[in-house]
Amino acid sequence: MFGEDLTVSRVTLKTLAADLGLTEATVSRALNDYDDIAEQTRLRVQKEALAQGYAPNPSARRLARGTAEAVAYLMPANQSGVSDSFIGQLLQGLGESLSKRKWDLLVMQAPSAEDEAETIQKLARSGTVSGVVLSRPYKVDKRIKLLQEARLPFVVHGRSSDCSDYAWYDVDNTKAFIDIVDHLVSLGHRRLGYVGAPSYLNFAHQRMQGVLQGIKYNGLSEADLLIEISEMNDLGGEQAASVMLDCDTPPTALICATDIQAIGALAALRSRGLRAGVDVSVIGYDGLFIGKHSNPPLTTMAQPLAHSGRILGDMLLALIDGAEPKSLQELRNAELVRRMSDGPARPSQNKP
Amino acid sequence: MFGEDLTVSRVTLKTLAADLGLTEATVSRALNDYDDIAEQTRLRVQKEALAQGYAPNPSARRLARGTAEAVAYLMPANQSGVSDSFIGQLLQGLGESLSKRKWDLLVMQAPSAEDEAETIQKLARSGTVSGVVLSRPYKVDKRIKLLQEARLPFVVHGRSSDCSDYAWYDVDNTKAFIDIVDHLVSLGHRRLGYVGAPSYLNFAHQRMQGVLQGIKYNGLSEADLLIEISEMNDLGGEQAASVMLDCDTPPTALICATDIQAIGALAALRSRGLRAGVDVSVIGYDGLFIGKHSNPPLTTMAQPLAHSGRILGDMLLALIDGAEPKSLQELRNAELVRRMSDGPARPSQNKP
DNA sequence: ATTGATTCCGAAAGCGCTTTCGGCGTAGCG
DNA sequence: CGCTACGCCGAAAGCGCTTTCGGAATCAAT
Repeated sequence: MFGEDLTVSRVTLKTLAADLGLTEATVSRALNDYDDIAEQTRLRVQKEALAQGYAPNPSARRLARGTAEAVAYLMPANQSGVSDSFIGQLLQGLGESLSKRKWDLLVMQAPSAEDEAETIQKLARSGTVSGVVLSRPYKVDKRIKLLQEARLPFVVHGRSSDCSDYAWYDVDNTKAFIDIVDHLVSLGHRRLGYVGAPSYLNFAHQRMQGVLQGIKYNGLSEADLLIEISEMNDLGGEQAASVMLDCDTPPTALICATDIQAIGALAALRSRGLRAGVDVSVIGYDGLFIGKHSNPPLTTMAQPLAHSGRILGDMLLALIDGAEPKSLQELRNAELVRRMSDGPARPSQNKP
Repeated sequence: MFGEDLTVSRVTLKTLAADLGLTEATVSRALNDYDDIAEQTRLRVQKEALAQGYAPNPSARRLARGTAEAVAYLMPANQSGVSDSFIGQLLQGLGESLSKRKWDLLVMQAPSAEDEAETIQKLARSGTVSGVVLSRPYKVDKRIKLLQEARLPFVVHGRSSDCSDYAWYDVDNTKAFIDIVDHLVSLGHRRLGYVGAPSYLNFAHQRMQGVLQGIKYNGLSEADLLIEISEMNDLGGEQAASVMLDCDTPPTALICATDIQAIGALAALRSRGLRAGVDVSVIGYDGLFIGKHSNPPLTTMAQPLAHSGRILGDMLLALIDGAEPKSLQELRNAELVRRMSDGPARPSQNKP
């Protein structure tokens, strides 16, 4: 109908130039808004390019320009098989940010933990991407070191132990858990249980530190705190909670490193006939949507990850443009959203 | 320590060749296992390449080879703001599949619905990728037509109305919902409510068809079925359920197009003092993890999406290798997982 | 020793684009 | 009218890799 070319051959700079009676060079500059092109021909070229549906070959451009025009998101290793719903949001935000420059977003994952080093090295040496976003750093994370050595711009979603030298965006985990302890203590709780996550993940470490500090600040002793580390899923949380609930002097409140674990803890309560928020308080962390519909609805510290993808993307872009990594470090605060799983300590419980 | 080059300059084929006293051509062929290279030099080359940490520039290679060595995943538009946890799983599976060829995985998203056409055209014309994975097709999906016209290999996660001409992987939505109706009827329910999703999404259409057919097969009339379409989130489900629950002759069982909506429906029951699984049955679809922890735990049809990413990836690769699209169509069945939200119809309810 | 077939490598073109450099033509200046 | 000054475009090199083609060397066969 529109008299399209029947030839399958791509429209390239060369064909475009030929059709226009110009040189590839001129067409290229016209399309890229160089200022040594007559306004008139620029228009003519751009119009024709649009008409023919010309789309530059990115490989050729990248090769010529020597820049990747793409960044990679390193998927966190599949921990505990839990599907992380935040990945979708994050990618979306990243994509939005990158689309401003029409850059591509790659997602990469290392086959195994040990392969991660190789993956990163390849990434850096091959020049596949001009930047990287990293999620969920470990306490000491060699990926970060590798990226630094490779001089590949990168920004971390979270922080490792030593986070002074790179760009990151994180929520103040420690403060969040101090706040949780404060909140619980103000409700009269004096005997606390903590369902933690494996501490090689630095956020898990930070959260535990928060609990510990919170205990201290509130004049409690470590004897008033039970700790169980579990995997980051519902079963882990349930088991850890069970252990603490079944001990001689069970805690009156359970703090969980993640909402998923907290939801497991809720199950542990139910199976013991304990009412969350009445007999025992349970507080999670993440602000997961599903907490609204757990039984009972979960009180949690919500982290603002709505725009984290965008922020990370913008940071990375700035970094690639030459910004100082140290100037790109952003700490946000989580915020307590009270639902039904917390409540005042029952007076009787504290006088055994 | 290892006497690394202090020069930041990349190691390229040229430098490698120079170091080895060979030609770029020879080195290239040695690295790519051509058979006209002496075994001895092949080894020598590969060893040196490894030692120097040589990683080929993918842009250059793609340009020379004329192949993209990458595929794109088209992110579903952000519907209802619900973060889809399946994206992470899917990407992981895709990545695994692609890593066999060391191909890259791009994720793309159109800024808006109308931009999707342009995005796809650009993708096709520029040769950025050699294949595409599409999720959640609409009933009639112009993206599919565009991809076909562009002759870009693609595989769809789900099906559009006319799905005869392309490769897809899907769950039999219609059958699943027939099964749900069967199940409910066998429990004695005669008056059903359906909480549906917007039918431009084809899976929503299919599910509704399933319900309708199920009704017919079981000898019920359409008068025995109430239908409310809602957005695909908890609030939508709650509102839709509320409408039906508050009518004169409310259904004794609610079938929901998605688990998220079912969870909302559960909330609607609770707020009316109705017990799910006793007073009214509620069944969802998806098999979401969180259904285990809803109040009460949700009975649902679970779809097998554990390895869907892998399957889609393998299909796409096969397609790119020249397989017939029609030979790559795979239909799976969902499976009822009974938890606590369904139960026999209460005799009294059916004799008003 | 001549031929033919192999084996292995180098030369060179080319993928599609960018970018520097230089040169043509026209305009502006004295 | 000759000069410089631009404005605008073409020529050409090059990004890093692949791949075809041909040629030098080696080997076996006659």
